Amino acid sequence: MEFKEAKNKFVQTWGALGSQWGINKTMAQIHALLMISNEPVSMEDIMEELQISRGNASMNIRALMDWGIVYKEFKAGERREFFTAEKDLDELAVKISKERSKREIKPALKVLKEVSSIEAIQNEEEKHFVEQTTKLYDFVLKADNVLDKITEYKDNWLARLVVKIMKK
Amino acid sequence: MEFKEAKNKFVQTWGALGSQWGINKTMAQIHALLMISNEPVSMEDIMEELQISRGNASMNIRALMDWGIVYKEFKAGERREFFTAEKDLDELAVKISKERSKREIKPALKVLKEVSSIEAIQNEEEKHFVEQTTKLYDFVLKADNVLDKITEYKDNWLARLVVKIMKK
DNA sequence: ACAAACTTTCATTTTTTTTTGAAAGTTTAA
DNA sequence: TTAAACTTTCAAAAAAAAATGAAAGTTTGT
Repeated sequence: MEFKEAKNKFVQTWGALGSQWGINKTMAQIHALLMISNEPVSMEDIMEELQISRGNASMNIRALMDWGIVYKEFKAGERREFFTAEKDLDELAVKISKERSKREIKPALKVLKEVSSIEAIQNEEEKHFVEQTTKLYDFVLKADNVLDKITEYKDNWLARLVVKIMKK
Repeated sequence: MEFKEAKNKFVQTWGALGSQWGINKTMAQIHALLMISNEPVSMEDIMEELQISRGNASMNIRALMDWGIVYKEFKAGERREFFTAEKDLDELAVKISKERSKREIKPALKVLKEVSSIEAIQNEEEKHFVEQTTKLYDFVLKADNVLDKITEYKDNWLARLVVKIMKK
């Protein structure tokens, strides 16, 4: 396999993986492209490489910056903007975790707390509902906290976790 | 809030959360419905409750069974089939992790290995590509293994993990 | 202040994903 | 073996999500 082919395969695969995890394909592809680029990339280049429109590029780059995993760069003497991706994988994972927690898990927890707090001593059905949603709330909260704790190590958290898990 | 409202809110929220993580809304809603039901539910009831067609119900129930998180139940003297969800949350999380690993992570790892193995001593661009995809491969592999190890405890793995993480 | 060089926005179009429902298939009981 | 009571399949329709591109907005140099 030659470079161009490998590059394309990587970008396509990353895009597909994104889709499967609820991230739009183009957004994931732009991220892939920036991840493997050794120097900042302009919007023109991204459009060209992925064959997408200016608007699409602009919106998805913006989304990636909102996630905190892509940065704008300015080149001396250049008018246009260039972009780079967070390349440290520990940091990348931490940022994605934190964002998904904030955007999706926390709001879900709020709802779980609400619905598990209804007064329901009436019948088995309602009792079971309260019991189950309470368990779910506890579980999700615990998982969210663990993730938070794990990624708090920042530097090299995955490697440290491996060590921790492995020793009994 | 009364029961019916809470139930509806839970199902809707679970459906939305599913969408955000790449699981189709109806599939997540059916799962939610079964999770909070204290007894097996028939396809009729699911259709009625979620206002969906027979085909839709059938296909998504099938998908949930393929994931191993919903079971068919037979009631004595009843012709039709009933369904229940895996209600143990540790077990549920383990199954979802394993499936996603099998369906999505493992294939992605295969591609990462392939593309990171190209001969590329030519220029900086290619060197960086190999370096970055290699790191990514290592990272994803490690993460996948850790997840595997964690969920291997089966019983109460989350609680155990909390303990492990907290001390030191 | 102007205009060139660029980026963002958003109504419309396109693509993708999901849903429908009727026909085909299956199972069970008589 | 037949038919009633179900479930599954899948082509077509509908809905949802993403992409386009032209107009509006912004920034910078003169």
